[in-house]
Amino acid sequence: MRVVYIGTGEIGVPTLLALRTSGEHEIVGVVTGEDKPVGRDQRIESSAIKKSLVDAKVPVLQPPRIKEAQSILEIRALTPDVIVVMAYGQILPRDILEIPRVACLNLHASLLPRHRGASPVQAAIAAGDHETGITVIYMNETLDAGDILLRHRIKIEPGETGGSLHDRLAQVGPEAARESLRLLATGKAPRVPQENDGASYAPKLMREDGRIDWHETAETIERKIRAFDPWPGAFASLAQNSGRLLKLKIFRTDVVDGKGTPGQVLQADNRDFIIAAGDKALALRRVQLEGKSPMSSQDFVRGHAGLIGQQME
RNA sequence: CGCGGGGUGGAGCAGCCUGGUAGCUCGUCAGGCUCAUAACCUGAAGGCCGCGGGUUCAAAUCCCGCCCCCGCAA
Repeated sequence: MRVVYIGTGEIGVPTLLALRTSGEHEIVGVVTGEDKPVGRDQRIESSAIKKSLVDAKVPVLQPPRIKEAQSILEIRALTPDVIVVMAYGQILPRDILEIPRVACLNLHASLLPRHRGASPVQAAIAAGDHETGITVIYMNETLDAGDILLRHRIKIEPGETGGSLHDRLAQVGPEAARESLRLLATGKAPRVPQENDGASYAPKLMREDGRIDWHETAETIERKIRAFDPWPGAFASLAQNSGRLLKLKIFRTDVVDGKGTPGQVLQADNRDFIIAAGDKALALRRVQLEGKSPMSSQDFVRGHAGLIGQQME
C-alpha cells in the first residue's frame, strides 16, 4: 500500500524505519515538524524523524500549519492508501483524515481510552499502572478517541522511568504498525469503539509540572519523579546558605519510613538524604543542582553543610 | 552573538567582592581502638586553583582572550 507517515517525535523513528524497509509497503511521503532552533546554541535542527531519513529518497513536507490548504493539497497529491500518524504535535483537520483511500491511523503510546493526550508515557508511570502499550486507532476529529484497530501491551517494570518506557514503546511501534497494515490490506481489520467511561486525559507537560508537592504521599512523588525522568524532570527548591533559592532536580528516590513537616530535611549524612513527604518520606539517591552535573545525594550532602531541618519547597 | 550558573588534591564544596603561607566534609594509604562497623582516634600521601596573556613587589583572587561542563529555553 501507499503510505504517508506523519510524525515528529523520536518515538516514531523505529516504526517509520520498519515501514520503509519491510518491503511490504511504499512510503510515498513523510510529514514532520519544522526545523527549529534547539539546544544551548539554538542551532536549527531537524526533527528526529527527518534526521532518520537522511539517506532515504522520500519526499518530506514540513508545513508550519498542516491545516492550511497548501499542505492539504500536497498530501492529497501523494494519493496514499493509508496515513500513519505517531507523535506529530499538531491536530489533523478533517480534510486530512479523509485523504487516504483505506484509513488514517494513529499509533498512541497508551492503552486507550486510558491516557489520551500528549503525555501518555509519563502518565502511565505517574498513575502507577502496571501495564501500558501501543494502541492503533482509526482517527476521527476528537483527540485520541477513534475506534480501536489493535493494542499491543507491555508490562511496566519496577523502577521504570519515562525515558526507558518511551524507548521500549518505540520498539513496539513497528510490530503494531505492520500488523495493522496487514489486517487492513486483507480486509480483516477489526474496529472496536472506545469505552469512553475509562477515558483519562494526559495533557502536554509544562516545565512547571515537574515541581514536587511534598504534601503528596511518598509513593506518588516517587512515581512522578520516575515518570518525569528524563523529561521534563522533577525538581524542588532549597534555600541555600547564601540565601538564594536553588533548584534541585531529583532523579531517583526510594520510599522510606520517616515523619515530619512535608518538605523538611530529616536526614543528611553520608548514609542518606531524606525528605519528609505527606505520609512517609523519600530517600533521595541522585540529584542535580542548577548549573551542575548530576551527582549522588551523598556528594551533594558533603558539599552542603547544615541541611538538616531546612525546608524544601 | 537567546538568558544564566560553573571549572580549586580522587568526589562534593568554601575561599574570589575587600590581592599577601590552599581550607571544609569525605575518599585513599599507614597505624591504633573495638567482638564488630558506612563508628571512633592518630598520622601521611595527594594541587602549576581549566588554558593563554596582562596589571602588580605579590594573582585562585583584578583585567582581556580561549577551551570545556551544566541549567533555562526548545
